[in-house]
Amino acid sequence: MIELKSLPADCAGRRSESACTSCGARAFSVCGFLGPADLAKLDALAETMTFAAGQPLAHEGEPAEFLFNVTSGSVRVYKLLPDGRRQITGFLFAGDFLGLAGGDQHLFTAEAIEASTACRFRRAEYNALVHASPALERALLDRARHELAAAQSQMLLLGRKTAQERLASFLLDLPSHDPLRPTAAGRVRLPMTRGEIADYLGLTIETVSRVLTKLKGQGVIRLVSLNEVSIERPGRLRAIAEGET
Amino acid sequence: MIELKSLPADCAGRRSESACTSCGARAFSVCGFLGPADLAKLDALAETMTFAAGQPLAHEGEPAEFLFNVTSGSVRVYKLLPDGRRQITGFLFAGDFLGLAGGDQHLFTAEAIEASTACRFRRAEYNALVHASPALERALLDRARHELAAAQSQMLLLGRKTAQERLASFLLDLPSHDPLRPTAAGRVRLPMTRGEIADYLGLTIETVSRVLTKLKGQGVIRLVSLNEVSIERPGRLRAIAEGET
DNA sequence: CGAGCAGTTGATTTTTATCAAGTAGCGTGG
DNA sequence: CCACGCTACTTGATAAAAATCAACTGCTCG
Repeated sequence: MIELKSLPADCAGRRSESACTSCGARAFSVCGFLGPADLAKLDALAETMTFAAGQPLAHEGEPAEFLFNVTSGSVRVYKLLPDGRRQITGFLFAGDFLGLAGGDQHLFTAEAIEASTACRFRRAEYNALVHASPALERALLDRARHELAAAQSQMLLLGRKTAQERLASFLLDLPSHDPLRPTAAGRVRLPMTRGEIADYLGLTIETVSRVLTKLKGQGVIRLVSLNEVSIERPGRLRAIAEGET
Repeated sequence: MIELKSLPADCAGRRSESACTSCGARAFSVCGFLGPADLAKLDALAETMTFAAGQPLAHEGEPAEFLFNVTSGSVRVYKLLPDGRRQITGFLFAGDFLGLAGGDQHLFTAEAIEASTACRFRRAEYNALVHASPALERALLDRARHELAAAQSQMLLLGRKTAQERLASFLLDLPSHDPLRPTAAGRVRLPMTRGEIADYLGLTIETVSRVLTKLKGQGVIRLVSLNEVSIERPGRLRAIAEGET
């Protein structure tokens, strides 16, 4: 079996998206359908890096010299307004790719939330390989499609959902993005702070806190710890997320 | 010169993005760098269609049998919540492609805003051609990147900008998407209603109307007609859009 | 043990939504 | 050609949601 530093260890060599339950589907939307030759070439370009909490992977406005494939931990991706208002456009976890949206310059800042590892590629080299490999190009396009669909759902959330609906949607969506750390069923790990959740959902820290308290009061969720939520009534939470309240 | 029904008439056969000032750049992010053979194959699959105002091109949840390339007019793309709240995720104009984000099912509804024409492809056929043509696949990926970047900017708008900042951003961005109808410099055509602008910016009709009135009162814009705005102080409008107020 | 930070909770303000009442533009039909 | 009625838009008054300001709690780490 090929040992690939560009993928989480226990994913290397696997081919089928559905076969990989331990490391999440999204690594495979890039790499899952590639032959060994492509995988090896991709891996030859890869450089494993570790990031401490808070360390930047990319900075908005800087030339996009590198692209990354996150292999463990979590990353926040955000844009800023001149006065400091921040919108987090996404959280990245193991298997997620950083840099799809950009051209020559990064259009966002990306920083590790916790201790994380990522696989770094020189953009020029990576693009050259991608353009030489139809399978890889196709895989990237699939990933881009998926991110675009997610972005559109997030627009619906930001433009039209109430604070409570936003939190419910967030708690339901998050597990599907954080595949390498399976918690017990119905448990959601929150590696990010309340402030980061707020900046992702277009709310304030206080509103996030209040809504979580309210959902707890309704018995819909339980706060196992500051950074872990248990979903007690999934059906109810789904109903709330879709505005059926 | 090849006559292509999949592109606005006066674009057919042109190759360089920068060379096409009359029909807009985005048609070329799909077709601009293809050779005549690819263009001809693409066109062989294309079927020109006309849509009256309000007619649907795609419906959320339905199987995605067709993809479209808009060749004239304008189209609204939106998602709904069960109670009817609507978020317009984008407006499409000549040259824009519809269906990038979807998989087997459409994840949005798309309807003509005004009398429009579009070029229809069977998704299966289109995908087969795309996968057989690296140049086309690459072009689609570039387009997807671009849309993803736009989506992230829209998230910043929806999550963190005030009503006034949203309108300013909207008025500044719109012209770059509506290429086939160049109005005089500093003029912005608004083919959509106030309600559609509101649903795109995450506001209400009344707020859109009030903010436009306020910007008019400050001498930043002038309402040439209900559906056309003149930007009187572009620098000021840009400052407002970025929150420097 | 204490300082600092993240989070919670409460009081108040602000922004925008909602409700309500006009007004203007436009197409239709007399 | 004008009157009518429809629809889109504007404007005003009020209400609601979330932001802001402020105080306090509790955990973590020197």
